[in-house]
Amino acid sequence: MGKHQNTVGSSTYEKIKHDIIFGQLVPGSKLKLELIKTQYEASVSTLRETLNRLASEGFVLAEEQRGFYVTEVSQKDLIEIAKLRVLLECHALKASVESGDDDWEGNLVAAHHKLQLMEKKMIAGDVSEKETWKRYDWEFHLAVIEACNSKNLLDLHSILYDKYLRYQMLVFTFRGDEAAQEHHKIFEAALSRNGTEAARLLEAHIINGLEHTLAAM
Amino acid sequence: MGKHQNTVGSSTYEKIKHDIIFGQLVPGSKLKLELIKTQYEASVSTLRETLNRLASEGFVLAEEQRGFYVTEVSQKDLIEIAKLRVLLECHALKASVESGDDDWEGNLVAAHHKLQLMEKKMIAGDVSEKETWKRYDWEFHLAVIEACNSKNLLDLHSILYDKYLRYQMLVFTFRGDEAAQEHHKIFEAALSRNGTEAARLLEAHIINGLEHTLAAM
DNA sequence: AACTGCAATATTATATGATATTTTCGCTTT
DNA sequence: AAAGCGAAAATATCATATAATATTGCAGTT
Repeated sequence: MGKHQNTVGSSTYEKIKHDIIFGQLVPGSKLKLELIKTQYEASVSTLRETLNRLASEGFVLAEEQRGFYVTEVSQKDLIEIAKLRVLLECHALKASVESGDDDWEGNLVAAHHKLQLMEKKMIAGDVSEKETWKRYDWEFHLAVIEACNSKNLLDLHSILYDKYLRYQMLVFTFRGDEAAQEHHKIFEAALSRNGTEAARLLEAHIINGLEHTLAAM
Repeated sequence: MGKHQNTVGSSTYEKIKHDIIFGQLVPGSKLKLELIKTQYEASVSTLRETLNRLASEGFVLAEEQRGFYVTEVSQKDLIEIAKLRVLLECHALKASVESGDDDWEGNLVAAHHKLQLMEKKMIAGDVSEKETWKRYDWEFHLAVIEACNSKNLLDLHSILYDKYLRYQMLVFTFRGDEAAQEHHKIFEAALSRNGTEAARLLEAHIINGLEHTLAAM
């Protein structure tokens, strides 16, 4: 019980978005309605709703009267996304660090702890839980900025994070210990309410990830 | 020849978005499918596609299994939007001023000129062309940042601009000469490639508009 | 009489398959 | 080659069926 039972629409949305982010649907490929209809077990109209949503978020390209395509990837696009993520996430971080309360701190400590555990596993060689790891990474980054007090900002950031993630998954290579240490430093700076320093570290973290990904493209 | 003939989908999208921004559809009101079906002359499926798109952009709230609502307005939301617009638009401005070429300059001069003409008319008391005026305002603000070299940034900005506009239309009051002078100063600073100064002026421009709108809410 | 809980009913949203348009692609002709 | 012409495929739109939610009315209780 508890959760709303999912509609066909929302579950196909999740599935297709997931498949785009994790590379099951390859960039640039055409999403023919009849074809994906069978794959995702939904009717054309439902699919079209989903694809329209994904198109406004930028994961799908909707070409008027000639169908839907998985959004292309490019180095330029990745750079744009990384820069925007820096701009928004650092801004949110500073606001969050300034106004975060005890709940925020508690949640952040928890998120950092879980992420750290998973990173240890990954560094030890267990790559089986790639998706769980990424969820923890997301939860950590979200926890840092969650007290920024702007729903609009958090919503934009969430989409940007997913787009960035897609590129990471595309060339999947684990930055390992390096990224783990960066997370830890960001965590410490945020917790000690040093917003400027935390933002500096976060920017470096994102840019390092960007360069790592670019190099592998 | 010429333009693509519009699909029913894209034209209802334009219409509904317009009606939300310009207040024909009142904030919080329910968008019952059967009702708006007759109003916008489209089938339920087409409408649902449209409403899903508008929901991802944030103009509509889609409540799973209980329908669609025009997004509510609030002072808090407006403040968030204005702040985000400052963050993104100032950032884009600086990048644009740094890399804008002759085409950019030409386009900016043209956009500023047209806006100025319209502002003179408005100041003289002719308020009949509210929508044209706003289009010119949009074209000017876009022209300033267009050379920022980031499609992702421009896309985000465009939605933010529309959300901000919605609030302005909600309490429609013309700031007149004041805003016109601000535009002019931004224009001059941008053209003389003084990015820092132009960004400062732009921020003040947006914040002044925000306060003007807040006061009227 | 007012309130609660439940069942029947009406309303509304969701999902589908069928139909109408439009585009695409191969074939013919110039 | 380029342009013109179908046939086939794909998209856009619609009307309708199904499933969920909201509403109403009624009984039982306070």
